[in-house]
This record gives sequence, structure tokens and C-alpha cells, in this order.
Amino acid sequence: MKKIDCDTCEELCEHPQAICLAKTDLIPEDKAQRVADLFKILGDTTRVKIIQALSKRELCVCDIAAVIGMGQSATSHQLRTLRNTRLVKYRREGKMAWYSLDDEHIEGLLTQGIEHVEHD
Amino acid sequence: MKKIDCDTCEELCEHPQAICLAKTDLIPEDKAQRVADLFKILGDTTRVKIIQALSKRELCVCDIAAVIGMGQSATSHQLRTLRNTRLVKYRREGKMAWYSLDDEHIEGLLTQGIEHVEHD
DNA sequence: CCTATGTATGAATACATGTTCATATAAAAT
DNA sequence: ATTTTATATGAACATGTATTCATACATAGG
Repeated sequence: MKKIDCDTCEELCEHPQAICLAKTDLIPEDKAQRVADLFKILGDTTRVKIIQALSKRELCVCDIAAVIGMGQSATSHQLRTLRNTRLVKYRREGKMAWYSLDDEHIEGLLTQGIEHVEHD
Repeated sequence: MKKIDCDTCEELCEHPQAICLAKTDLIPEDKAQRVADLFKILGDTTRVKIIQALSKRELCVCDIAAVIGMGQSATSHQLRTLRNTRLVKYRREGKMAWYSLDDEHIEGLLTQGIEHVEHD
């Protein structure tokens, strides 16, 4: 370990140059957090199924529950999560709520993820 | 609620046709699980930083720890997770372990995620 | 050999999260 | 008005997971 002098890495470390460069290129904390939060939403089987189902057609809550094989409450809770992160939107029609994808990009992400697991 | 007769949806439900179609199109359980597992790996700030750093250059464990600002142990634990899911590989050189991305696709996924959060 | 260093790992802890249950809200139907 | 139906939500519970601490392992150097 040696002391080095560097704009972004002024500490004891093993490979100061590599660390300096890597620190310069490193994704900022807040952006890393938002990226992780986005992927966290997609990191749940139930939500993957909901998003995939909604990418094909608009569905109401009880239909989503029937399709993915979960209870109404669990489905509603997950839809709230997806609403809060602006991944789905809904319109009310009488007592029913019709859900659809809010963000067209999310379908691309999901598709890429699916392709990734298929490529093994 | 009415009883309907349908290949994939033979039960009581509200919009049997929509449910039948959606069930037919639905991603299979095991594939949804693998997709969610993949995204789950990306759904952590520390791992996002590690993957992003490794997408630029090969780094050893203590350098990664220094770059992302975490302890050696925590870093090593996360690297194990990334190894087990075949997202990173490593080569040993003396007592050091040099890590790099194992899967070139993963960088694309990360990039798309970053673009997504930038697009707000 | 013995020590120092880089890395890995098991156990413990703290924290987050998904589902269920019970219940609330709100609109439609009787 | 009362009941039924669709959805939302709070609380409780169980499970999963990220980090830390202590320690083990392995390699290099004296």
C-alpha cells in the first residue's frame, strides 16, 4: 500500500491509478440508486407476470389476479407498487380499474431480460 | 361471474375471454422466475456499481472495494453472488483475484436501465 | 517457518419486502 | 336503503437479503 496523490483518490490503496480511473467513471450514487430501484421492481416473479400480461392488453384487477394466479389483495398491492413507480397506469370505469403499462420503455427492458435468460 | 368453457380457463371469472387470451400469452412460471432472478441481481445499488465499474475495466477485489466505497468482506460477498449467477468471472494471479464481466449482454441491460432512469 | 497480505466465508444482525387476513371504500344492483 | 361486487389498504407475519465481524485460507516475502 502506498500513499498517492490524485484528484479523486487521495488515500492508501493497492492500484491507485486503476482506482482513480474507475472512480472517475463510476456511476453517481443517486443514479445507481434509481437504477437499482427500477430493477428491483422487475425482480419479482409476480410483477414480471403482471407487466408481461399488461404488455399484451389492458386488464382489470380481478382479471390480472386470475391470470397470474394470485389473490385479489396481493395483486392490488403489487399494482400499487407498479403505480407508485409509474410503470403502470389505470383508468376507472364504474367500480372497475383497468390497468395498462404507463411506460413503453419498460416492455423493452423486460424483453431484453427475457432474451437474456433464454440465451443460456 | 359466469361459468365458461375454454381450453385454458375453465373457471368462474369476470372477463373469461380476456383471461383466456392473457393466460395463453402469459410467460411460463419458470421463465418468469429466471427473469425476476436476473433483475433481482441488478436491483441492488452495490451490485449496480460493481457491474458498471467492471464494464470499464478489470479490477481486483480490494480495488473494487475502494472504488465503490465498501468493505472488503461486503464486496467479496457481492462478488460471490455475481459469480454464482455467471455475471462476472475472475482469474487468480498470485493472491489477487481479478474480476471482469462474464456476460457481455449484462452491460446492455444495465445501460438500458440507466437510460430509462435518465429519461424522466 | 513465520508473517503479512488479499480474498473467501460462516454466523449474527438489521432491515426490507411479499403475502395474507381483515376491513374499508365506492359504485352498481336489487 | 340495503346488499353485492370490485378495488384498496393497514397490520401482522414470514421470508429474504445486505452488511458487519470474526476468522479461515492461500500465496508471497522475509
